[in-house]
Parts: sequence; C-alpha cells; structure tokens
Amino acid sequence: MDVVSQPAAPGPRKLSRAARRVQLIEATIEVLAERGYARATLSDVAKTAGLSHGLVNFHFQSKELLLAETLAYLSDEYRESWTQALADAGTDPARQLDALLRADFSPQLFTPSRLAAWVAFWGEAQSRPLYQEKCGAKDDDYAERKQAICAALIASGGYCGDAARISRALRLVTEGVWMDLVIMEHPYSREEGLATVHCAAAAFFPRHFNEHGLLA
Amino acid sequence: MDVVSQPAAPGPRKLSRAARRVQLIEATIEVLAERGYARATLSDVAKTAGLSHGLVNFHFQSKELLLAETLAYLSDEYRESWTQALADAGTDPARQLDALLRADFSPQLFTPSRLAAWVAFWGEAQSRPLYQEKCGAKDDDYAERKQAICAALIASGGYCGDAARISRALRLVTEGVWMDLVIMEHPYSREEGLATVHCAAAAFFPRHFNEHGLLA
Amino acid sequence: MDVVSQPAAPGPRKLSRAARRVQLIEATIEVLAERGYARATLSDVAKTAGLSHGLVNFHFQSKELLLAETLAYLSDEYRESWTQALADAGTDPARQLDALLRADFSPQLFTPSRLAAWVAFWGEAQSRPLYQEKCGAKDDDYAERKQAICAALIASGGYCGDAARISRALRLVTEGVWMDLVIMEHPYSREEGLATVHCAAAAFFPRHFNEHGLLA
Amino acid sequence: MDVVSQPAAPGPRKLSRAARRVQLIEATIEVLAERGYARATLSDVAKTAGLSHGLVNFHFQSKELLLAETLAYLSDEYRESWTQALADAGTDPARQLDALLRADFSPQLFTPSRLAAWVAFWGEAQSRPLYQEKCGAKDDDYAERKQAICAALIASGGYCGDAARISRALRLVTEGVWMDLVIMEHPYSREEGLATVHCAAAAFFPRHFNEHGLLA
DNA sequence: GATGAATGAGCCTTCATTCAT
DNA sequence: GATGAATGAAGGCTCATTCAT
Repeated sequence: MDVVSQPAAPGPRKLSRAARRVQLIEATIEVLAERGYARATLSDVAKTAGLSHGLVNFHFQSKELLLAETLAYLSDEYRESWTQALADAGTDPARQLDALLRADFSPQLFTPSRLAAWVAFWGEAQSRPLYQEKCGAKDDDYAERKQAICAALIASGGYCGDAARISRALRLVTEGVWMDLVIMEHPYSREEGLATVHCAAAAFFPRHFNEHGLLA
Repeated sequence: MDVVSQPAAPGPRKLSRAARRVQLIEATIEVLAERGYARATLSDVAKTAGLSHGLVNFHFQSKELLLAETLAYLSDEYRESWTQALADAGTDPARQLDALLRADFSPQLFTPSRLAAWVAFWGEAQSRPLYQEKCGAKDDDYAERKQAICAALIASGGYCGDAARISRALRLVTEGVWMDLVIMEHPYSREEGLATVHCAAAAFFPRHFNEHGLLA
Repeated sequence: MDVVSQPAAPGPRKLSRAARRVQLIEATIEVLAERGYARATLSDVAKTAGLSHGLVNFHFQSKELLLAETLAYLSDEYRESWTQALADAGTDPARQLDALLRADFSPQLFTPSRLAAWVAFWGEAQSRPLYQEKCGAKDDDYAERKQAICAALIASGGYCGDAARISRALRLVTEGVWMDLVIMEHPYSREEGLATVHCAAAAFFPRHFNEHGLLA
Repeated sequence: MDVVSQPAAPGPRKLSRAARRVQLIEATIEVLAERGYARATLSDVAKTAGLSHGLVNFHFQSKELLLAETLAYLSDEYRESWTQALADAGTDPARQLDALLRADFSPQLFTPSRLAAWVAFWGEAQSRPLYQEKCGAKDDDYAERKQAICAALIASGGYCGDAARISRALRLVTEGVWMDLVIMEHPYSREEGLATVHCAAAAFFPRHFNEHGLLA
C-alpha cells in the first residue's frame, strides 16, 4: 500500500485490478479530506490518483459505488486494527481496553486524511442507509466487544456502573476527538487527544487507568 | 416562530422580511436532515417552505449564504439556550454543569431535524473555513465557560484532574450522543443519551452526579 | 430635463406621467452606457432613477418597450438637433453642411452616456427589426437631406463626385468617431473628433472647408 | 477549416481539440450574427454546431471565455488578412493603402456573419475592458501602420494634410460601411461599399485614387 | 486495459413580470 | 400612484456517465 499511496505517481502501465482499486480508494480518501463529501468529484479523484478520468468508472461502476467501497475499505481497515490490537493484548480486561483505546490513535489509522474522510462519511450517513451500516457507531461488533470488555473490567475490578453506557461514553470521546481534530481551526495534538480519552478511562476505572494510560 | 416553523404552510401572502428568512431557514434545516448536505437543493428548500425557489435567492443571495445563515441561526439558538440555562442555574458549579448538560437535551434544540442539521454541518466544516468558526467545538465561549465550571467544581468539590480534559470529554460525549442518534439505524432514546452523559459526569464528579443526574 | 437628469434624486412624490417616463428613459441611457445592452437590467434602471423596481413596468409595459422608447427618445432628440441646426443655417449649402457636421458634436447630444447608448443600440439593431428603423443610418430623412446638401454643394461649388457616396462617407466618419470615443481605451478628444470630420469635409470640398471647419 | 465551418454537420465523432474549438467558434459567430450578443446562448451555439451544450464548457471554460476567444479569433484573422495583403503589396505607399482598403472587403472576412459578429462585439466592448483591447480601433498596430502609409503617401505624393486624421477617417469609413451593411434594412452592395471607401481615398489622394480604386 | 472527448440531466442563479398592500 | 415581495421561465455551469479510439 505504500506504493499506491503516492497519489501523483502514475505507477506502472498495468497494475493488478486490486492494486488499481486501492490506488483509487486512497485517492478518494484524500479528496474527501481536501474537498469534503459534497464537493468531491470523480475528476478530483482521477487527478489525485494520477489516472485518467474514465478509469474510475471502469473499476467502479459508479461514484456511489466508489464511495461505498471507500467506506468499506476504511471500515475493514479499522476492524483489522482493533481486532489485531485485541489479539495482541492477552486476556486481561484492562489491557484489552487500553489496547482498544490506543488502537484508535495508531499511526496507520490516525492520519489527517483518514480522520477527515470518516467525518465526511458521518455527515452523510444520516441520509444514506448504505453508509449507516458501516458508520453507525462504526460497527456493532466493535460496540459489543468493547462493552463486554468494560463489563469484565467492572466485574473483576470491583467497579459499579452500566457497562453499556461506560463503553459508549468511551467510544464517543474517541470519536469526538477525531472530529475535533478535523473540524477545529487550531486543534490540539494527537497526544492531548489520547490523554483526554485516558482521562475519561481513568474516571470510570480509577484503579486501572490514569491520564497517561494503563497503570502498571 | 411556531407558526412559521410549519414548513408546508405557505402562510400569508406577504410576510415580514425577517419572518420569511426564518421560515426559509427552518425549511433548510428540514432539508438538511432529510437529504443531507450534499444532496440538499434550493428547490427542496423552496418546496419544503411552500414557496417559489426564486424567493430563496431574493432573501439570501446564494445557496452558500443560505447555508451559512442557517448555521449561524443554529449557532445563535444554541448559544442562547446554554446562556439562558446558565443564567437560571445560580452560582453552584455542580448546578451550573448540570444545567449545561441538560441544555443540550432541551426539547427546543434536541429535535431530530436540528441534530441532523448539526451533523451535516460538522461533516462539511472541515473543508469550509466559514463553517469552522461556528462549528469548531461549537464555539470557544462555550468551551471556556464549561471548562471554568469544571475547574470550579474540581476546586470546590475536592476532586483532582485536568479541567480542560474533563470538560472536553463531557462535551464530546454529548456531541457523540447527538451523532449516534442521527446516524444509528436503531438509535437509543433521548433519555438513554442523557443518562450516558450523566454517567460520564458521575465518573468525573461522583460526589455530585449519578447517572440520573445531579445529586441533591 | 435638467431636473430629471439627476438620477439619484427621488424627485417629488408625484411627478407627471411624462416626466416620470423621461426620468426612467434617462436612467436607461445611463445604464446602457455603464453596463452595456446585454447586462442592462430593469433593476439597474430603477436604482439609477432612484425609483422602485415595480414602477418601471408600470410606466412601460415591458423591458422591450422601455428600450424601444429610449431609442425613440434618442432618435427624436437627434432629429430635433439637426433639424434645428439646419433651420438656423440659412440657405448656403456649405453652411448647411457645416451645421449638420457640428450638430453631431453639440454638447447636448455629445455626452459619454448618449454616445455609449447609441453604440449599444447599434450593436443590437442587426437582430431586432424594431431598432433598425431608428438606427439604420440613423434615419432616412437625415441621409436624404445630407445627400441633397452635398449635391447642392457639388453643383454650386464646381466639384465633381457622387453626392450619395460623399454624403455617406461624411456620415460614417462622424458615426465612427462616436464609436471610437466609446470603445477606445484611450480615446481622443471631442475636438480631435470634430477636426477629423472637418478633415474629411475638406478633402471632398477643399474650397469650402479645412480641418478647422468652414472657410469664411 | 472548410469542413468544420459547416455548422450543422456533427462531423466525425471525435475531432482534434483545435478543430473542435474552431468549429465552436464558427458556430458562435453564426449565433452572434443571427441573435445578437444579448440573446446569444450556449444552447444556440451548441445547436448550431450540432453538438451538445456540455461540450462548449468542456472546450472553453465559460461563456465569457468562449466569446473572448471568438473575438480573438476574429481579431487574429483580421490581422492576418491585412498583414498578408501588405506583404503582397510591395513598397509603393499607394499600392499599400489600396491593399489595406481592399483587404477589408476580401471574401474571407467580408461575410454577413463576420460583419455582424464584429458589430455585436463593438456594441458590447464599451463596458467590457477585455473586449476593448481587441476591438478598440481594431488594434493599434493596424492604426499605426495605416497612418505610416498615409504619411508616406502624403510625403511622396505632394499632398498636404494630417496623416493621423486622414488615416482615421479612412478607417472609420470602412468600419462604418461594415456597420451599415449589418444594420440597414435595405443595405447597399459590397461593391458600393468599397466604392464609398475609394471615393474617400480619392478625396484625400486624388492623384492616386478614384472611386474605382487605385489609378494605374 | 486505458484515455479523454462527448453527452445530458440537474442545479444555481438571474431577472422580467406580476400583484397584494 | 408607488412599493417591494413573490413568481417562474430561461440560461450558465457542473459533473456523473458513456463510448469511440
């Protein structure tokens, strides 16, 4: 993907079908970030990808489809990220929660373009059922998993509180940080964003987190 | 305003300049909610308002301006809401914070159309400096005021923690609830949303809040 | 007419029908000069006249009619000018010709706005039969009269040449000067324009004209 | 160009960029002649060219630009015409002047559509600085060159008179003939127009011209 | 596969005209 | 008479989509 993420480079004359699609999707993410959803055009995408105008409709049947697959791409990427983070986190609920929280700020996902693209899709999702599936609370699996981890932490850690609400609140803080960083004129840093999330985690689970992260 | 907010009713043949503008702005909010930012057209607005589409450009100079003024209208309305809520809340920081949190769920603001319109603007704000002013963390005054209240509560309540981060986290939970309710296929209720916010407040300020709200 | 030619002054509450019409026509001339035919709007006319938008269609039934009457107004004014000049010129053909030539540069007609309005109508006349009558060689009477005077001068002055062509050439030089002064970025002066016309007259009738005008 | 100047013929499915532009410009000239500047629309141009109206904005970015390039096209064509005529005329000033005068009536330039298009632009030039450059006395080079030739003829031919004024008068007679033929209801012929110009030339330079043209 | 010219639907905008006050 | 809000037709422009090369 490193290769295809260099948008202006025309790339080899013939690229595999899959690689071309990724190249166009990455370009779409850039365009969504730069121009917003409403003003993104296929010409922009083609220009950003360094490809011809007609090629977009060749690989994707329509603009609608290109955007849907771009969202699916982001969604898959996101799922892979937290799935992998969980897999690496062992069985301790606190570690698992920390892994989830940190995954949302991992360098691969947490790029200006990707954040902006997510926010662009959120803005449109309300009136497009097709997007809601992928956007709505990002995805149900994630929400369920996060809630289960919170429930385990509550049970094992001697906390009280509603796991669903706590889990939701933590998710919303993270999503809100993403949006802040995209929308604000003078945004705070990624680190401050992560600290804000940990600050919330520390409030819910003070014996396991402080604002710097997981306690040893 | 109740009268003019009935979109389909053409109303009297001639209305005062201000009333027509409000009528058109309310129609714009409806359209943004129904169709999203990218697909909202002036014809939609005119049809929703029960007026001719030429009138939109008569009262506002362009679509761009209509949208900008719609956002300003929402922004003013929001500011008035929390300003008034604070004014009614007395001097106790906990009461003030509760007033702010509840104001975000007040019946006047917390309507499906308004929430959806806000989310639509958030999605576009990233690429439109004009919108950022009004959207970015909704407005700086609000953020500062909320932070000051949190700081006062921390100081007077014997809490420790970073007022800026706590204040921000509470704001993001509220904004996130708004977005959830707009985007989700099967959203939770307004009450559950408010409970989620109070749940977060209770985590930060357990001696003053529980998930049902302010402690007596 | 001095009064009504102050466009921005709203004027008395009620003006005679005729005076209002003249006021609007004068405003139309201004607008044609400033914006050109293609971009002249009734709003411009109303604003320039300091009157309300709807009044224009009250006094004239349509834009088309307003423009037609504006051209008629200019045309009548022009005819009056040369008719009067001829009446004052006596019976000598050379004096009569000089009077005609000078009439085209008389202060009342030769104003930037009027020249520009004429040129604007010329540009449109080709595709509007309605205008051709008034525009085409300004008017046939004039052309015939001028030609007759040239013929008389040729006969009495011992010249040879085709009176129709000479007369036409003199008319075209004058019209051309008008257009030059309207179109050129750095136009020459009215005096230079008149001298050019006299220069042409001197070429055709060297014993009666030089470039300063009629010889004593 | 002969092929593309048949407006109604769609021609080959794909044409070179330059050829399509010329085709559209030729169509624009037709439309200006038929409908006048104020009523010329892009749809008219597209229909006349037998192409879709979207194509106009594809090759030219806007109507404004299409018109500007049409004027530039006419202007270049005109310049080429007189430049070539001069190049073929040798070094004799009288021959050169005759070449210039005749070039304005050459079959390629002197078509009803082209004359009408020129007059349409003249009418609008006053309020459009962009057009003035190309329209104002058609172009400065031409005016200077014509004046120099007149000056040479005066000096070598034993005439007296102001070269600038004589040159200008000759130019204005020609331009005026063009306008007469466009505007008049019952216009005279091309030959009569040329004779009028020669009549003027004969008046200024009687030993070199008569109304039939250059003396042997 | 790839290109870019060509198409046409849809939208924003302007503006002449109407009409209630 | 006078005003200015309201209407709706018409035109310029954008852009997703198609298709010949």
